[in-house]
Amino acid sequence: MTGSAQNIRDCGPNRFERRREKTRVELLEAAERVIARKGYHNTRIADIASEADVGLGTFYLHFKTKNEIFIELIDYGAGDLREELVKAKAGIHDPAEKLRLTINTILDAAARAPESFRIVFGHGPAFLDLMVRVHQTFIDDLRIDLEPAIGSQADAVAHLTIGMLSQAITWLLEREDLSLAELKETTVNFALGGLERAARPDVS
Amino acid sequence: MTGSAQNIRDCGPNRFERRREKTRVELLEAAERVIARKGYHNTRIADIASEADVGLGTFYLHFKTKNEIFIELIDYGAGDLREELVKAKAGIHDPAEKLRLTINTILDAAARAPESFRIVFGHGPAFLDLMVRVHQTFIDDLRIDLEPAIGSQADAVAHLTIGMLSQAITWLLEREDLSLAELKETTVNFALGGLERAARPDVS
Amino acid sequence: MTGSAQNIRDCGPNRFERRREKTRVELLEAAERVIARKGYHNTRIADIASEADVGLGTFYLHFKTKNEIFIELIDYGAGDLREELVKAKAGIHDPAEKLRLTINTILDAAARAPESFRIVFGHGPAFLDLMVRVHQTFIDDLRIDLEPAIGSQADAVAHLTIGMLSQAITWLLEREDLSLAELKETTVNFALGGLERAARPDVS
Amino acid sequence: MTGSAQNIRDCGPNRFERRREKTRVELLEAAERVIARKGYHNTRIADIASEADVGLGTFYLHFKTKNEIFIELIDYGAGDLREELVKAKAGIHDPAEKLRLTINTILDAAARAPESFRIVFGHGPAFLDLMVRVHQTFIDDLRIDLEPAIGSQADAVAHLTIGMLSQAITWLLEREDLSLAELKETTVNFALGGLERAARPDVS
DNA sequence: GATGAATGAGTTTTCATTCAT
DNA sequence: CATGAATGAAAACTCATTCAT
Repeated sequence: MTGSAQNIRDCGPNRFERRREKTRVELLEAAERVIARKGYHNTRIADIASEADVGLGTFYLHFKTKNEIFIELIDYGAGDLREELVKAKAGIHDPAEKLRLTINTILDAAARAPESFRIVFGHGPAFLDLMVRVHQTFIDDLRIDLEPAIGSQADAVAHLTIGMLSQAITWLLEREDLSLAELKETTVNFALGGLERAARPDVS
Repeated sequence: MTGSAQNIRDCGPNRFERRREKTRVELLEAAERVIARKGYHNTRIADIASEADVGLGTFYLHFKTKNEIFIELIDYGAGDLREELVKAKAGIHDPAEKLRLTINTILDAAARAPESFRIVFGHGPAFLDLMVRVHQTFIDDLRIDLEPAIGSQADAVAHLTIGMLSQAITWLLEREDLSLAELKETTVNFALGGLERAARPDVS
Repeated sequence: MTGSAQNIRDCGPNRFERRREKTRVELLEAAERVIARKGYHNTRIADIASEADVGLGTFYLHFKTKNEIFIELIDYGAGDLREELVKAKAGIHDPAEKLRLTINTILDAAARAPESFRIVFGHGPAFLDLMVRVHQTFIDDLRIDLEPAIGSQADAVAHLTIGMLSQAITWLLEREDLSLAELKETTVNFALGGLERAARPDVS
Repeated sequence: MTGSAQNIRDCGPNRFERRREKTRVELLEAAERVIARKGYHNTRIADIASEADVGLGTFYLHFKTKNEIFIELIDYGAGDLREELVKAKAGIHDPAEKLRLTINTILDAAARAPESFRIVFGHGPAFLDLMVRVHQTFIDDLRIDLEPAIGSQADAVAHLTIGMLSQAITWLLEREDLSLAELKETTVNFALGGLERAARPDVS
């Protein structure tokens, strides 16, 4: 009897937890798809629930508000990307190389998971406080990478580079015929050129 | 007597029109202020009317929807800026110089009329079809400027540059302590560096 | 001087009065056309003013409310028709003949001035209190005509006849190819048949 | 166990549907009462929701506009009445008898469910396209009934009869002291008299 | 836990009426 | 007198959130 109870205790909650987690993930994925398609403000919670194929009330068992699932979505996506960036830059010390890796990694990720990126970069930074903060994270990381090379100009160059990337992603997502390889090359080149000039304070 | 008749002919028929136009402009200016302050989606039509100090119904006398006044706002602002750019570049043939002028002119304008720019560049290109089209206009103009220097890469570089500028403006608008002169210099430098590299197809 | 003043007193006010009356009539005619076309509730005062080719404010110089012009319209039209009926029936004593004249006169008038009739008879009696009263007037007149012949049944027959007529008018107005002469004949016949039966209380 | 599963199969899936349908019917009944009482144009959607004792938003869960519930109301009511007429006339071939049955059935129904009838017949045919169509249905049915007896005059007589009936209903609904039996008798008599005359083309 | 019907505060929208010119 | 821009009360409509089952 104890054993059986044990079993219930061991499996039951896990089974429910697993099911719960599954629904939660389905909601997140559904939200990503719908928001990417219709934009945040035009997405109704009913749309998300319906896309996830769950009842409307179920949404509220997992997220308190529309904003909450959105934040989760962004945080989750941005966190993943950031981790990937950290890994890619591990052991690298050359700022130019770090810049190149940042651009390549982000553009690769955008091509791989366009829907996430349409949300994070598709609205521009001024959309929501959260977005500003997320963008700021990437800008800060890049600034730190660039400071050894260009000092006080690192902040500006980081801002400009992220803006450039944001536009590159938007372009990539809306033009399916665009060559990812070429876009990466041009973007990296452009940024490296900018970086070079920033490092030569003599040119006006 | 002829003069008096003249006056009547000149002013009489326009009395209502002038009043109407005045209110219309007040509404547009009010909308600009409120949308810049609260963002498009958080702006109620009542807010605009109230900011313009007119009755709620008056709004609908001039614009059918919030979207309509917004479109007018963007079109008007973007048109002005574009004209200014055309003037600034008149007689210039060097692509690099045109690029420099584009950046300087836009950043100057942003510093001069932050509210308009917060609207045109503050939401990112994916916000509304119109925004995409407006951004596209500037990108196209720039592409044409750059084609003589870098050929097929002009499109990409134009996209990247406008993205960069968009970010620069956002940054400028949110950080009052930022030096406009320095931002302009860094941005121009960055872009010129990118342009140089794009012109040298040998570097990877 | 007195003479001149006299002249002004005589002509001036008359000229204005005449002009005023003209505008008033234009508004009434415009209202008739528009209400006949769009129905009372779907007619905006702006529509009436615009159809009369006067300013919106001008409407209110002549009528206090939308209801007022409507009442005027109905009263005026119904009064005219009633007068015509009285004249037509002058000197006639036979109830059947009076019934025949009532039907013929009303259908003739409807064919002559369809727009007025679309308003008076085109909405059914329950539309507005006023309409009920107007219909009641015609019913009462007819009841008095019929009482000598059928006594207590006169009220019911008057109601039924007016209902019949109302439908005949609606039909006439919506089917341009309908022969007025035939409709009149059928309607008169139908009513006279009804009247005959009402006069023979033996039939079940 | 099978039974229980059966129950689940029977009730489970329908629980929401049944609740939904119940509210929908409550709204329809409430709309009937309120529109009959205040007329279509003076009825606010809030009135209907309040009469049905549900929230305002609930209305929109079931009907898109006020017009939509109104159309449903008319269609439903008219359909019922028409079915009743078809049943009543089953097996009858004499046109006069069919006419008598039509009148009696409709007047009985009006006395039984005054609210529905105030809506279907209380606004007159010109109110809405739908009303015209509904009236036309009854006219067409009657015309087919009468054609064997009076041929080409059937259309006109059908129109006149329905107009007569419409007025009889209006009268019945507004005068509570009216004897239904007497009204029916008079109306039938009137119509039969008309029919007789129509069948004798010799009388002018 | 899951469900979707119900809710109602918050917005948009209409239009009869006023009023400065 | 004539005008039409302005007004705002009143009505329509949306949708995030709750809750009984």
